[in-house]
Amino acid sequence: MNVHKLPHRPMPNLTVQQLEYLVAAADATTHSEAAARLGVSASALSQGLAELSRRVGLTIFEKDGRSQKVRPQAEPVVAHARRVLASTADLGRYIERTRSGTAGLVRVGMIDAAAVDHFAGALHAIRHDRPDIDLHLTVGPSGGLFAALEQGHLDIVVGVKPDTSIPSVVWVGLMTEGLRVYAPPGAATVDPAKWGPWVTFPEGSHSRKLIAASLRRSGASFEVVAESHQPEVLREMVKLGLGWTVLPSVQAERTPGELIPASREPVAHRELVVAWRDSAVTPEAAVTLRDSLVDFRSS
Amino acid sequence: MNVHKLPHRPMPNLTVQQLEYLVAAADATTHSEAAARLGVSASALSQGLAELSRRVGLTIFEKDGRSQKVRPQAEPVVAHARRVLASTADLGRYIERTRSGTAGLVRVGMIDAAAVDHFAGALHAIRHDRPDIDLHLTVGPSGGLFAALEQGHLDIVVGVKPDTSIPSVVWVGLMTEGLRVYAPPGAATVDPAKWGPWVTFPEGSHSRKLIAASLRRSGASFEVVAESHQPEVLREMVKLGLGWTVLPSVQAERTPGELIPASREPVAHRELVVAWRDSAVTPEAAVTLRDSLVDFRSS
DNA sequence: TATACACTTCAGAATGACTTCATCTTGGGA
DNA sequence: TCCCAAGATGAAGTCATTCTGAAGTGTATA
Repeated sequence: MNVHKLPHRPMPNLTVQQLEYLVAAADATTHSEAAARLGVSASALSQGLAELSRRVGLTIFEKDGRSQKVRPQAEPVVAHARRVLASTADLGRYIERTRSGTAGLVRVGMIDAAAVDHFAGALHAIRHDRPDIDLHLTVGPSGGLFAALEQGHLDIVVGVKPDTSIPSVVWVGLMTEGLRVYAPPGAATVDPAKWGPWVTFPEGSHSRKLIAASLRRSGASFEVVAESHQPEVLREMVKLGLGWTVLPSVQAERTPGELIPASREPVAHRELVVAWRDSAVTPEAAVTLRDSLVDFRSS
Repeated sequence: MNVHKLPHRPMPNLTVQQLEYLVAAADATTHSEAAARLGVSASALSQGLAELSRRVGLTIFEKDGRSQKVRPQAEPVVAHARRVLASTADLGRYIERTRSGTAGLVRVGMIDAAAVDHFAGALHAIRHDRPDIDLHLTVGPSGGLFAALEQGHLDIVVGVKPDTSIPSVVWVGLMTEGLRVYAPPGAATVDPAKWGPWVTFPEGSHSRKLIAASLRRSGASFEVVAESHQPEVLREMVKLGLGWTVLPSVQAERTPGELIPASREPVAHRELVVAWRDSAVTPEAAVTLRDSLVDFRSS
């Protein structure tokens, strides 16, 4: 007979599948949509979620009109599910690497300055030295890269150091980069009170936060008249006289078409870090890449 | 009909129970012993492990005489299992707290100096201010505390900063503590070459490693003639003339029965940190305690 | 009020998991 | 060398889990 541990089972016997159902249902607007995305019937999803709910002993969803939402007190359950899924996906890739005997795929995310300027040499070197490593490089803003890392879509990220710690993500510093002020043609002045208006990174960008804080500390205003994630675009806008900008000097002063800094000293600094998920199965190839980036920094 | 996703299922559909089986089998010397400990038949364990093995697609155990051992290439699977189990146990406790509506139990580990000297006031304050928090305090050497934290047996630890990072464990610094040299009666000298022999912490202690390295750097020998984890015991041994010791001054010089330092300057320093598991469901009460320790440090 | 949508419930079938008992393998001792 | 106890696995039977498809309940919109 199957004896149930009735009175005290401290650990609910969840399955990876139930966690997949939960995350899919939490991410989709309706359960039907989640079921379709998972390729199962709505009934299966409903029953699966009901079983999960029974096992954890909490009501997870509550009705919100026609769709359903996660109850606030059940949010930690969803967070747990996301982590376990990310970790299990890592395990799946480890198994795949082990079975195929290849070093496998390493999914790298870098901000543009790191990929194009600071670590282009390191990337080239590892491509040359380790042809067995299959590098997939994603270039984008730090925020998106760290989110993708946390959710298991990237294995390693080079970006601007986050100001708060990210669950199950760790990092080490690589370098500190100076950001300088660049004026449109004929507008240069050393008095911060006369700087601006600005063309800079979009709202939500980590570098923008750094820049805004530094400019305010310097006594400059921070009125923004144009935004782009692409430093080349910002550079052209400055040349067109649209406004001022703050950029890493390595990007603003790259020839041809370089800008001339309005002040000698950087107005702000940003720290670049290499980050990875603190998983049980970090790919050997990702460790190799991470170490080579750290070595590259010190040389 | 039940269609299986044959060609590519990147994520194995594991269950918490299978992971429990795996960890139990990895920790026990034989599978029979593990089955008995879990309260299931040996056959059930065998079949459960076979099913897990089939799902991950790796052979996990190999025979080693009469018992079985985890194959090296399957070690990451076991590591994954341990983490997921620790995380799931955290989730179980969160659910229990949510259902019961109590702040619940916080399992604290501290080294003796932290519990008795540095943070006795903080512990007393939180007991007084938050009677709803049920504090369970474990006092022991740092190594054991951090191991217990990693495996989910403690929620928060105050100990000597580890020299390597621990998976899924994070910490922040609390204070730096000076360790001084204490001589047996009548033996005091300022020449390190004449110090020793030593009574100190047992092999494997983190503080002992710090002490040994510092003494060697100072030019002293490090012959050990007696060992104990208890600073009071070391202190008495010094008074009996058995040998010299190195202790945190706060412990060696506590009255009554204090020792007199052989040198004014500390011979070594150790950094105390507060550490916790970076889980999806860190108890609110543990966060409160951690914050009050950090505040206590700065005041 | 009618209707489409979202979700749940209810069979029935296939799969998974457990116990008991039997069989196989291995290492140590007479 | 042979035998046996211990450990691990396999088979059969039973219960539990989880799927599909169909039917049922409630809700917002035309």
